[in-house]
Order: sequence, then C-alpha cells, then structure tokens
Amino acid sequence: MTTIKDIAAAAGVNHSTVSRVLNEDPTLRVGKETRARIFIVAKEMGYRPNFAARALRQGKTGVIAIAMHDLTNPVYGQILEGAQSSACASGQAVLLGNVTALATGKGGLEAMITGRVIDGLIVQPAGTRDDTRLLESVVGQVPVIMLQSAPDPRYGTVLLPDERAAYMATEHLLKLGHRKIGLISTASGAPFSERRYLGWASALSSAGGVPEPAHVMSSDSDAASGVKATERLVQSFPDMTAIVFANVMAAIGGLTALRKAGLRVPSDVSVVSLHDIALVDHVYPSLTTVSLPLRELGEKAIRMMTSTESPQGKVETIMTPEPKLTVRMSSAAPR
Amino acid sequence: MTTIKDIAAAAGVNHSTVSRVLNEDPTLRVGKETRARIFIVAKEMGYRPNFAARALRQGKTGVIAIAMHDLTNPVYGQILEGAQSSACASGQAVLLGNVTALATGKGGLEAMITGRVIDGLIVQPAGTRDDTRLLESVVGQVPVIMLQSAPDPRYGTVLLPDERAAYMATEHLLKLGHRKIGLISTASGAPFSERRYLGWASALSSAGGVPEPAHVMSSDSDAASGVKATERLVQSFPDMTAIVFANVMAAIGGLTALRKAGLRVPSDVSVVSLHDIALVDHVYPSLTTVSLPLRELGEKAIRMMTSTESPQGKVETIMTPEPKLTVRMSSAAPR
DNA sequence: GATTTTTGGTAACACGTTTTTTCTTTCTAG
DNA sequence: CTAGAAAGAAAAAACGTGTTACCAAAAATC
Repeated sequence: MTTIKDIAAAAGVNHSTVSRVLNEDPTLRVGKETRARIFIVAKEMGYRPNFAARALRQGKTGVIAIAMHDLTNPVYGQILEGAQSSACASGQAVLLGNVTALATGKGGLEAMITGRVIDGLIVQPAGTRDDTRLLESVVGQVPVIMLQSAPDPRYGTVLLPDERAAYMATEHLLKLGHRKIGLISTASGAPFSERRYLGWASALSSAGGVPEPAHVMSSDSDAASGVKATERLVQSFPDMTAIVFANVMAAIGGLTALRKAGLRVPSDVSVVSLHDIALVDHVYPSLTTVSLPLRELGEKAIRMMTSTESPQGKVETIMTPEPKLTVRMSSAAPR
Repeated sequence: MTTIKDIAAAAGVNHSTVSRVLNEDPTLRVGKETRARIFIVAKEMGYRPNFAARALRQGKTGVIAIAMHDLTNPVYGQILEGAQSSACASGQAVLLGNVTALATGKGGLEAMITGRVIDGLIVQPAGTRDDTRLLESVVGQVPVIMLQSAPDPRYGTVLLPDERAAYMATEHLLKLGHRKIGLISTASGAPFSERRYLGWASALSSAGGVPEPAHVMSSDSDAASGVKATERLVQSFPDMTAIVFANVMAAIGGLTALRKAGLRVPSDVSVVSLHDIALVDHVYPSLTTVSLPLRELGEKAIRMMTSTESPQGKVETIMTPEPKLTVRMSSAAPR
C-alpha cells in the first residue's frame, strides 16, 4: 500500500505538505508546480488514504450504521436502498445491523458503537418492546436517528406522512360507497400506528361516519400475522365491506385470510393497503395501494445524519413525493 | 472516551502492560494481583478499545463488505441475514454495498476497499455483464468470495445445490404425471442457471423424456420479468402442462401471466418454484416450492472469509440442509 | 541597508493501539 | 557470594494520518 510518505519521497517534499495539499488546507501556501507534482505523483502511485489512520486522527470514520428488523421484508428493503444510495452520494458507507441483535447486545454492532467505528446510528425501532433498552445502550454514545418513532430530544426523527396516506386509502373506499371500513393496523403502541389510525378515523368522520376502535385489529408487518388479524376482523364483524391495511405484507396475508373465509375480493370485501411495492401487481387480486416515500425516508435519515447540525431533537416528515393512490383490482363499489 | 492510558494511570502501570493483559498476551508474565487490578479498573471505567487505532496497528478491521443486487428481493434478504448473524457470532461486522454501485465505481464501497476499511468482500455477481469489470477492480486488493459464481482461482466460491433442487422440482411434476414441463430459468449465462437447467434436464431424461432447450425461457429474478418469460413460454408452447421456475419472484410473476392467459393453476398448468419463502403461502394459488439453503449460503461465505486459510480458489457447495419439497396448491396431476 | 512581510514550505507531535526491546529486581545454582 | 536465569514490568517504536507551530529565504517596505 502506498502511503503519504511514499508520495512525499517521490515528490521530494515533506509528508505533511502532501497531506495539506491533498486535503486542500487553505492555510498552506504552496508553489503551483509543487502542488501539481504532488497531485500527479499521488495519482500515478494510486494513493488512497488509509482509513484507519485518518479515522484515528480525526475521530470520525464516515460509516453510518443502520439497524433494521427484517431484511427479508421488501418494504424495509426500500428504506435500506434509499439510505445506501444517499450515503454513497456523500462519501459515507452504511453498516448493516440487526435491531434485535442490537437490543439484546448480541450483535457486533454494540462493539462498533463503543469502539467508535460508526459516526451515527439509524434505527428502525421495534415499535414497543426492546426500544427503551436499545435507547439506553446507544443514545449519548453516538448520534441516533430513529425512523418512524416518537420524537425525543435525545435523537433525531424522520417520519412518513402516515396519517395522510391512511386518510387517502380510506377516502378512496368511501368514495366507492363503502361505509363499513375496518382497519388492520400495525404494531399497537407504535407512533406510526397511531398516525395511520388517525388518518383512517378522520376520513371516516369527515364522511359522516363514526370510527369504531373495535373495528381496528393490529398486526405485525408480515403476511402470517396479517392472516390472523384479518380472520379476527371478519369473524367479529362479518358486515365489513372494506378493509384498510396499514402494511402491505399484512394485506397480502389478508387476501389469503379472506379467500379462506370464502369472501371474494373485491365483490364481497374491498381491500386497500399502504405501501406500493412491485409485488402488489402479482398477488391475486392485485392490490389497490397508497404509496409511502420509503426510499426517501432512508435518504432523509442519512442526510439528517450528515448535516452539519446535530440531529438531536430534530423532527422531519417526508412530504415529497406525496402519497399516491394506485387503483388496482382489489377495490370496487360494494354490492 | 476512556483510553488504555487512562486505565494504566488508574491502575498504576504502564499502558503497554494494560494492552498485553487485556489481549492475554501469552509471552507476558505478570503478577496475579496486577492482572486482576487491570481487569477490574478496565471494567469499572467501561473501557472499549478504539477501533481505528487497533485497525491501524494491526492492519485489519474486522469488517466484511457484502455487495448485493436488489435489497428489496426477499430471497436475497435471506442471504444477507445469514451473513449478518454469522458475522456477529465471530465478532465481525457487515458493511452493506450495492453491487451495481461497486461495478460502476460509484459507491463509497470502492473507497472502503482501497482505504483498507474492509478485510474482505462478498459479492453476489450480476450473472453476466458487469462482473468482469467488478472483478478487475477488487480482486487482488482484498479477499473476495463470490456467491453462486463460476469458480476461479482468484476468489473463493460458495454454491447452492441448484442442480439437486431443480431436479427435485421437476421430479415432483413428473411423478404427478406431467410430461410437457417448461423451465423459466434465471439470467442466461449465469453458472447457477446452468446448474438449474441441468437439474431440470436430467430429471426429464431419467423419466425417459427429451429435454428441449426451446422449452426454457430465461427471466430475471423479479416478478415483472417472470410475467414476460411466462408469456413467451405459453404462447410458444400452449401444450405445456407444467412449469418449473428457477426463481420464486419470477414464479409469482408467472402466476399473474398464467391468470391473464386464462390458464388455471394447477388444473391447466402446474407450477413449482425454487426458493421457499414465507410469501409463497400468500399468493394465489400458493406455490409448491423446493427450498434452497440461502441463509446458510450467507453464513458459509462469512465463515470461509474468516477462516484462517485464504479463501482464494476454494469452492464449497452447501449440502445441509438439503433442498426440501413443500407441496402446496400450485401443483397437481394433469387433467 | 535594515526591518518587516510574504512565500513556500519543514519539523514535530498527537491520535490509541500493539509489539518488540529493554530494564530492574529477585531467585537459583554453583 | 556471584553469575545468570527468570519474573515483572517499563520504555520505546511503529502504524499512517492530520495539524500546529515554526523557520528560512526572498521580496517588499521604510
């Protein structure tokens, strides 16, 4: 590996001059030809600064960790891709961690934090249970940004327009003529579940209906859990003519549950889901969805982290692109 | 941050002694009580070694990068999770990269390699196009392990039992009585596509059939591409009674295509796919699958990377767990 | 022609480890 | 009692940067 000293020797200058030239130190006065020579030699010798040495000196690494729940969930994959590409653009790198491992102290991630490997941590909180333990172990050690969490002065927060999206989904069903509209919500207690609930409820209210908390079933963000929640809903309230799903994986499970219950979609029950992913075109029937800017969520989190001001206490809601309704086969007017 | 020198001062010893005690240097002889004191002080002060300093000195970071294609694909997510958990277990960390960004030199990943941030690189190659460029830019710089690639002395290779799995999928259809069995393959030119083709072909041959290359359509590993490939197959060969899909996302697209073509699954066409993911229970009809040990692929790649011997030129095929057939609704005897 | 200012750099240290070398004290053998 | 191990630990060097302080010579000013 060629070091800064090799270049200094080849260019016939002191190594500190090389460092200052390459880092464009404004306080350094240097001859035009010396500067040019250093650049040329550095390029010729294929010089790359040693990461560890630089990190040691500067106290920064340029690595941001992101701890997610479930990497096999395509919804979360979008967040990851957004973060990944945004980080690349600003010369940072993304370290992947598992949030459960982080919370239980199992993963190497904790060592990476305490060992000053990472400059910041982006967390997709579990919604409820392990979050407090998680927070205690990392907040204060390193700047933290929570995705879709309850704002807190100790960390930054990036939010999706959950209420708006849930409102739009419900509104679509109302316009079709539905009045009995259930909600399969996400993890109870999670702030974004609250907001999605509010969107659903306010849409119903503004159409003159009365949002009934009993018509809400909570589900985890996977198909199997969506099956169970949907079964509970249709058993308790057989008169529902439409369901809003707060998560698309749950909705995909919901289709299975409805099929098993002998209910046709959309003729017996209409379905609308949040999260517009490629998959919804390929389930049967294809799902009407309202998109959420997940990619942008990941991007924004990185930008907030790399901005000059500390992210602590900042709260940002992604407004563009707006949630967008895409009507597919799963929604229709009630019979 | 408390450093090793702080501990040395607090324990009244030289900082090098602290280092050697904490790292359990066997060549160091140290008094029992001194050793105990150092351990106690270190724990009390919450000492964590500084990663950058250690990396600088040792020339190793304990970080392994893994460059994938498409993070929203649940199939690949499984590989990632396997790698992630396996790395944690051995005190390593996983850095996430995008293979396209790596190949085009865009991502921060290349800087991480040349900057000696990472000790090794695991790559899921694109199958064909960017791979050679990719290889040239990284092989030699850092140990590389390719997933599902063509073995090469310059890097290590970890493979799935593709042929066996494709054989089992085809065998299942043959046992049901099918004789006209098409194959929707993965990226043409990719070694694993070859192996899956061979599995399909040898199953047909051993049942006395003649594998016809024209009955094979290649598709990318996503639903949209699966739709197109399936359309091509059923238009060219309307007499097919069954299809083997080499990728589950393509199979999910395939169901859409068959539905649009007015073909019932399984009564008109039976479908079997490789890759057993949770989602297959929730498409309609649910997919008969043969599992592939994807998680273990990720785990093995990490283990090969962290083993003492250089991974270069090593080739390993994951044998356990064996591919497993799970019969669901999409396959039945032909009419 | 002496002093200041500018130009173009150099020298040295610091970052926190690990590792190699060296040093003092104590124990042991002859 | 003395040479020499051995025990216990300190000192020093090294990893490759970044940064602060400093310095020599040339040019400009008085």
